[in-house]
Order: sequence, then C-alpha cells, then structure tokens
Amino acid sequence: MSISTSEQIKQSALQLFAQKGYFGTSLNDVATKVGIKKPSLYAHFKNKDDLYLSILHELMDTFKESVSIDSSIMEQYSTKDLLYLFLKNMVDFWKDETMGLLYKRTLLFPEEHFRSTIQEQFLQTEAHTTAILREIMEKGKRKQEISNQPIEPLIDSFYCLVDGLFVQRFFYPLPQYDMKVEHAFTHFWKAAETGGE
Amino acid sequence: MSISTSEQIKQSALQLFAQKGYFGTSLNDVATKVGIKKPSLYAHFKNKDDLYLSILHELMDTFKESVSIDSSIMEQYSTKDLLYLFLKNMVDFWKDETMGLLYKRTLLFPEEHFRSTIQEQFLQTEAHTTAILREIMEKGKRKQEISNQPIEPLIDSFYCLVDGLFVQRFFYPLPQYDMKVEHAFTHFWKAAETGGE
DNA sequence: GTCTATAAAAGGATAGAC
DNA sequence: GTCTATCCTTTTATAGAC
Repeated sequence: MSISTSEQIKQSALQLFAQKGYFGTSLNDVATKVGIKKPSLYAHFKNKDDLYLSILHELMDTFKESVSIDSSIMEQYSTKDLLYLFLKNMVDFWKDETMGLLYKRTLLFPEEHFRSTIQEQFLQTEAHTTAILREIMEKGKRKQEISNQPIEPLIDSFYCLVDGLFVQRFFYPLPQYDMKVEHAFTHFWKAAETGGE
Repeated sequence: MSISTSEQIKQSALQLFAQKGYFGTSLNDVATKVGIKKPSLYAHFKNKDDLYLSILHELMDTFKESVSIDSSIMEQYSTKDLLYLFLKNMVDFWKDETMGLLYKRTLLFPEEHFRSTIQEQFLQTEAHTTAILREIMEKGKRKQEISNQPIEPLIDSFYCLVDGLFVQRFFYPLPQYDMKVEHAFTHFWKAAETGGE
C-alpha cells in the first residue's frame, strides 16, 4: 500500500507554498504536481484556505516535536550538550528545503488574511521552546555548569544566536553553514559557562 | 508644486509590495491607494513587472546610499564608532516599515519570476557593503584599534550579528530592539578590539 | 493623463456524470 | 474519488473617448 492522495496533495502543496508563497501557488499548480485535476482536490479539502491551514498546523506540530528533548536524554547529557542538541534540532529543521522554508516564510511574512491565526500558533510554539530552554538552563545552574547569572538575558542571548543562524541558512551552502553554527555556539557557550566572564 | 503621480504610484506600490508581496498586491490595490483608476497606471509604467522592478532598483540604490560613510567621517571617527555607525545605518534602514520591509522580503523570498535579477542586485549591494566594512577594519588594524587577527572571520562575525538583528526587528518593539542592538554590538566589539581575547 | 469599456486569461469553486 | 464542463470573480492589459 502506498501513500494516500490526501497525503500527496499535502506534500506537493507544502513544497509549493514554501517556494512560492500562498498567493504565488495556485490550486492548478498543486493538482498538476500531484498528477490529478484541480476539482479533485475538493474531494480532500474544503478549499484553499483549509489546505493551507492544515499544512501549517502539521508544520507547527512537527517543529515542536523536532525540538523536544527526550526526558532520559535530559537526565544524562551535560548542559552544554543539551543546549547544543537543542540548537541543532532547530537548525536541522530549518535546513529542510520544504518544511523549514515554509516555517521561515510563514513566521516572517504571514499572509495577512490569517495573520492572527498564525501569530497565535507561533506564540504557542515559542512558549514550548522557551520552556525547554529554561528547563535546561535552570538545571545547568543547579549543577553549576552555567555561571551564576540571571536566566532571562541568557535566553535572550540564545535566541539572538538562533535568529542569526536562521537567516544565514538562506545564504550559505551546507558545509559552510554547519561551521558557522559550530562557531556561533562555541562563542555563545564561552559567555555562559562557569568560569566564563 | 506637489509630488508627481508617478512618484505617488511608486510610494503606494512600495508599501503594498512590502506588506503583501508581489502576488498579494493587485494593480487595483495600487490605483485605489493612489486615488486613480487602474488603467491610468499604464500611462506611467509599462506593466506590473516594470513598476515592481523600478521600485526594487530604487530600493537598492537607497540602501547603498544609506550605509555609505562620508569620507570626512571615515577620517575622523574611531574604528569602534565607525563600525557602530555602519551597523546603525543598516539597522535604521530595516526599521523603516516600507523600504526596510520590502528589502527583507525581497532578499529572503525573491519572487521566482525575477530571482536571478534580484540576486544579481543583492550581490552588487553586498559587495558594496563588504568593501566599506573591509576598509574600516583594515584602517582599524593599522591604527591598532583592532587586535591583530585575520579580517575575513571578523567580517563574517559582523555579518552574523547583522543577520540576527535583521530578524529580531520583526519581533521586538522599538525601544526594546534598540537595546538589543546596543548589547549585541558591545558584545561584538569586545572580541574585536585590541586587548579583547 | 485620466477615464469607461472591454478583452483575455487565470484563479477559486461547484454540479453532475462515471 | 476523479473527471469534464461550467460559473463567478479577479487580474492584467489594451482601445479609444475626453
């Protein structure tokens, strides 16, 4: 048994929305890519908005899952490794040419029509990631792997690092980019760890 | 004498393209915003692409001009002040709700149709900014205001800072954002200056 | 230069046969 | 579920009067 048509539609639409945006993508484009005719789409989705929103919804879920850290790993790893893992999870998600690209496009330039819906979803997602980040850092302070400083500025600082890498993925080819990630994280950790100034 | 219709069209279109993108903006939207009828636009521009490209072209010119540094200032200011001025010039450009926004949108998500044209323009612009940056830093090394290290990684590092702030302007309201800029630059300079590690 | 009228094409969406 | 045919609307673009 192979992949369902609904799933094929979502995958094709995801790619097109990511590359060309909501208005840049027509239902005809989607249908052609799947290999069916435009009206057949309506057997699977109410309309274009329904298709778009269902993709966005899955996207957010996938992102949250991607950056989550298993509790057993949370126990075993050092704070530095946890932070690096967390950053890598995000970065790997953005490396994806489809999901990562749509995530970026949607976050930075939400379609005006459902801006509030999108914003709400992102706030939830951000709350989720911030909770993980805070947990890692608080544990790091307890274990004295992170120097004794307030946590909020550290989180801010981490997000700044994250945002820079978020954009740089647009510009640099992969091996070069991976090195930037490495360097940036090293720099960040230097200022966070116990003994760092 | 007041502003010409052509100019009004370009200003209105600039705002709309920035906020809603190329495909999200119809010529009807533009005409309505200007207060004329759609066909009147064609007395000023060949077609939609012509209007869009002429706006992009001006945008790049304005950006280049914004980040340029007068030679007399180049002589007088310290390296630290020059770098800060240079960063502020870019950041101020992105603060603009219209030009800055269109710049970001175009750079990150160029319309597929003229992707190559756009990319070419950005490469020229980047060459321009990099030249300024290199000039500042080389002078800084000669004057021993910057520690004796290779310049390329320093430029990379500066661009990383720039990219992070580029994105963060989407998320933070102005007074908060200005503080982020301040902090991020301070952090950058610490690692660059003579005596910094 | 700006308008009305209109063409020509594309996009979203539905009806109904198979 | 998928197709053809069709509808309605929007969009880009042109023709021609004023």
